[in-house]
Amino acid sequence: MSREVQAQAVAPTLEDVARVAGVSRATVSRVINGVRNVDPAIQESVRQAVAATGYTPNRAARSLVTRRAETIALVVSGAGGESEAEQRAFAARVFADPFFGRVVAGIVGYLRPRSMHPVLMFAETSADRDQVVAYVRQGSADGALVVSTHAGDPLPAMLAAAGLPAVLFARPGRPVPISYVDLAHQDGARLAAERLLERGCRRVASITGPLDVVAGQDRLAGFRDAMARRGHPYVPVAEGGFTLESGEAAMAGLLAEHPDLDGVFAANDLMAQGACLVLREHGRRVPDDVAVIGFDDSSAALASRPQLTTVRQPVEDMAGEMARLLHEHIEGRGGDVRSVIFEPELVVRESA
Amino acid sequence: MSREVQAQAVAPTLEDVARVAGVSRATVSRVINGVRNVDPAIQESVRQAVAATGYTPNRAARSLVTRRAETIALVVSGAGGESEAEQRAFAARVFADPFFGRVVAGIVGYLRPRSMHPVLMFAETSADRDQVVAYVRQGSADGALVVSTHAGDPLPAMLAAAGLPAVLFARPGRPVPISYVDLAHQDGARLAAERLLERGCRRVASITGPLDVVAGQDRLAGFRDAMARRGHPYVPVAEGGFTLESGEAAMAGLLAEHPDLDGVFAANDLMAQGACLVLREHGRRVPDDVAVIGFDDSSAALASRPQLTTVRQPVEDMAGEMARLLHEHIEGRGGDVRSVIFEPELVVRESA
DNA sequence: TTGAAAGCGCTAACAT
DNA sequence: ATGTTAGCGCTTTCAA
Repeated sequence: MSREVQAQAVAPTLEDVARVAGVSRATVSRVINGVRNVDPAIQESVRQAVAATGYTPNRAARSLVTRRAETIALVVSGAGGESEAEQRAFAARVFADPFFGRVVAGIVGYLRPRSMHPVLMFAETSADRDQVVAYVRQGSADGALVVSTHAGDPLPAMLAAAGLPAVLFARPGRPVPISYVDLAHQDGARLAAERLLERGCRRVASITGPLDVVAGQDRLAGFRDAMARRGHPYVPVAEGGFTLESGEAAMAGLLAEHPDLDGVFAANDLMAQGACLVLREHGRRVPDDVAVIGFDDSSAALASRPQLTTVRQPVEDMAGEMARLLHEHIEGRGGDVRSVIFEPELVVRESA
Repeated sequence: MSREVQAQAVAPTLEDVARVAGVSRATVSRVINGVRNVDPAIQESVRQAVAATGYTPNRAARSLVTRRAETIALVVSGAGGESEAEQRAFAARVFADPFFGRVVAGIVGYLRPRSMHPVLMFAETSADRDQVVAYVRQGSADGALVVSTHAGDPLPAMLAAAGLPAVLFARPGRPVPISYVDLAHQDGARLAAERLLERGCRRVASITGPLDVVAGQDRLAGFRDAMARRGHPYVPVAEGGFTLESGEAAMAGLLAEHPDLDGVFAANDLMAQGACLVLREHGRRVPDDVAVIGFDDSSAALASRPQLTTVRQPVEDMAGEMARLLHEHIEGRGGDVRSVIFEPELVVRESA
């Protein structure tokens, strides 16, 4: 007797609900998991028993048998400062980038209605990467969504080698048999080139992203190619780091060497914003003296003055697609490695 | 025979390691969990067996018996647009706010070395809130860290009522027996008021945060109080929404009604940045004609031109402290409800 | 110091 | 349509 009372003191289990409803554990389980073939009347009494007991299924127990965590790892994979301060700074920087917010929004948008949950992970060091792999290997997550911040990142290959479900944002730096979602960066860069030339710009430069990032390379290559095809074989370039400050520095450098430039293509909005700041400090009007085009269409495009004309990347949709692909892999459908490439779009505002 | 071969085909278990090492499951478990009282020689052979098999502990199985998920819910609790589009927009906005990036960085900084993991959750609707509560009730997370974006949020009370470990960022709108970490907002506002007056500003206005957010209320109250004590009983006010756009609108309104103002205190950096933008458009020099002070010391403070003088909130430290408090609650130490209040600091840059 | 054995709460055959 | 039962992989008494 007293044993039963004690048992009740903790969280109710299926057993408790079954007892209250006067049925077996299995039946309760069926009702809860929406399996058909259950008498409506019994369903109802089970529901009442659930309410009466305040029952909540124990996820660990369920996971143990279903071998599903209903959880995915959302990993941001960086270049690897070892110190704790550096790591903290990395996390802060990543999240401060408006681009990443859109990624999260897109992923959560897909996951939430399916009651799957994202666990946030940062992977910078080799130990971190092992931890990520271990995390999904041990079933804490059913798969991984990875946003890599540089081309040499070994994590994608590790995941692929371990045969774990994973999808990347952006094509991996080296060929790896792993699914990914990406943007047609070259097309985006071409859009920017065309716009600049149509406006009449003739001395055009580019502020690139970090050249150890695939997207940075692709945008530059696409831009150069588009310019060359249109009779502009030479495009002065300054490398930036996708941050506002680096955009300022790059712009300042470009201006020093080419004071007469009249158009700039920056590989993201943050750098374009920095470029506008510097141009203004140097007495150049944007877009009248120098036209500026950014990339991403992030919140920085609106925060900048003038507001940025930019190449829109449908980040939320891309992120949602990542989640969908991963889900397919987890479910076992969608077998093979796949890639989905999105098309960019030029958003014309004030800066060009 | 063939049965054993098949069993090996899936992920190795403790049993497998034990067989290879020639010991019992219990011993392997002890080695893995670092329980003392294990013969060093056996420890070594177990380690080798672990390496040989590529064993990784199954988290669900472990959780089931330890009743720990080693996971915490990081929930961003909003005001509740029902549509999916609104929710997506909410997620994007939250993450686009550089403030939130710092929160995440601080939390991850504490969690990671302890191999605990944050699951990201958004709670806007009543169903979402129930889901959050259910999530930690069912042991999927050991507790919740909640960042509320408005004073009327019912989630804190729900968590407290359910007796679940939880810590808030910022004091709850209504008294709730729940631990929280906060900033001495009034002191911060006072710092801003003093700075403005020291500079010689005499016609000072404030762009407030949303007044249904506690921090918004506190910063305004603190600012008014500090001004009043120094002989300035009247402070014109425009309410903003903590976004750049709202800061612009508020500034424009203030300027229309008080064209002669010479100082502005904005309740966060994003709005201060917006204010600077509008002031410049209206031909006012910052800080010469109008001094501007922001709040937070987020990345927006550096992105703004001129760079913002602002009230620094040690967000990373605060977030780390949240995680620490939650950890204490989960461990059962630290029994009672507690609060930790951090002191702000004035960071002088160019805008005031 | 080590092993045997009893569950943790749940799902999924299988039997009825 | 419902109940019985056998685990999922792990930790943790309890004995030895």
